[in-house]
Amino acid sequence: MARQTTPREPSAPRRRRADAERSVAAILDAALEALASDSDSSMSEIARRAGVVRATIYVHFPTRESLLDAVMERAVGDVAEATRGAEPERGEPREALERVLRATWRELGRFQNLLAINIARLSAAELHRRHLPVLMQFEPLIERGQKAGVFRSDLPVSWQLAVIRAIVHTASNEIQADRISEADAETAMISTIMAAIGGG
Amino acid sequence: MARQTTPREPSAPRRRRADAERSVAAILDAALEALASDSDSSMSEIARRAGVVRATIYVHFPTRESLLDAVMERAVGDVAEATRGAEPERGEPREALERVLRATWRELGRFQNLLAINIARLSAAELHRRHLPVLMQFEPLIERGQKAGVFRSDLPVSWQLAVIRAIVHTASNEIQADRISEADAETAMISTIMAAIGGG
DNA sequence: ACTAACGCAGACAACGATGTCTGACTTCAG
DNA sequence: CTGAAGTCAGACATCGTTGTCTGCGTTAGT
Repeated sequence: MARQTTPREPSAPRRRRADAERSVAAILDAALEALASDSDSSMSEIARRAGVVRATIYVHFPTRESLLDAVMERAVGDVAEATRGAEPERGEPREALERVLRATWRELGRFQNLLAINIARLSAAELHRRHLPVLMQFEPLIERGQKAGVFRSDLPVSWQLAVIRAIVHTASNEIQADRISEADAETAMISTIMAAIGGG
Repeated sequence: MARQTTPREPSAPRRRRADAERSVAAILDAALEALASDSDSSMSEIARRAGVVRATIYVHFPTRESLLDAVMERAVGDVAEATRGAEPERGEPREALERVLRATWRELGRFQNLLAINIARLSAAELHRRHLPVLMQFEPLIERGQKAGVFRSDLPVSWQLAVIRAIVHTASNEIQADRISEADAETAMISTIMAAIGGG
């Protein structure tokens, strides 16, 4: 989050003006917002929201694809950071999982619809690769819990991670569809994941 | 599956030639196949696969949207039929759920990527509405299990259904991403759903 | 203050997609 | 057999979108 104001690489002749940095940020924010409301917003729409002319986007992002990639990467980065901030390595596994899930979940709320775009845009394998920064945070925690005998060990860790991802997204989805309140969704999500991952 | 050859409604003046029926079937099959390999295949591509000229599609489906709707409806219909065929109302709840899940799962395999298209195309609420024919089959089963005390009752049925849907799709997804074998996926799916829905 | 970086405005070409239409040909149904 | 339904072949207009370019202002760094 702390962007450095002075370039740390004097070898690189590139110097980016504060001006440009602001534009990039505005564009990313606008893209996130626009794509949340319409899965395939045009570059015009994004530019409009960013308060910027369309051509300006192309100065920073050569193609539409590259913009979407950047949006995705920032979103995943933010979530991963939130996850890491909850210290998955600390405390008893079940308690730790719950704590980390809550933190992840809350940050994820900002990026509701983003998933839909990328499901359509990327292959299942590629989508998984992008999610790695988040999932990697959970992996050691799951293994730790398995060794401690509080999480079931009869299923591969990769599967457990997929289940976690699925249920977290389901909670987000059920809220969007207005079938459950935010508070209840969090409870249901935690409780369901615990039942699925923790041996019971 | 058994399409009737003679129209059952003599009041309706519409008479469809066997010819046309074949075309429609070919188009639907082609669309399913095309969309499975590329989430946004064009009408040209679908027509090519169906061995039909593009304009012919528009004879039967006024817009691209309506074609996608028809494809979705047929897919859901087929899955719902498979689910119903497994007789959700018969036998002990846990055993019944497992049986029905396996049947649903197998039919679902035919429509792997179809989900991705509709996630992008439809709202969460609309998507849910389309899935109803399948989910409705599970509802009484879940309730029956809750009353019998073998499924947990501390979470709303709608949530349980969402979880089932999510985990089934996760299994399908993990196979596509080559992180699990088909056989293992089925086992993992059943076992995880049982843990999540059944009190343990 | 000077200069390079940046943004704006607006136009442009190219592309692919959807949806429509016409006329001739083929196939089905009674 | 005959007429109607259906398909084919191909053209057509239209539309929205992406990506590029130019000329002219504006802003930021030193």
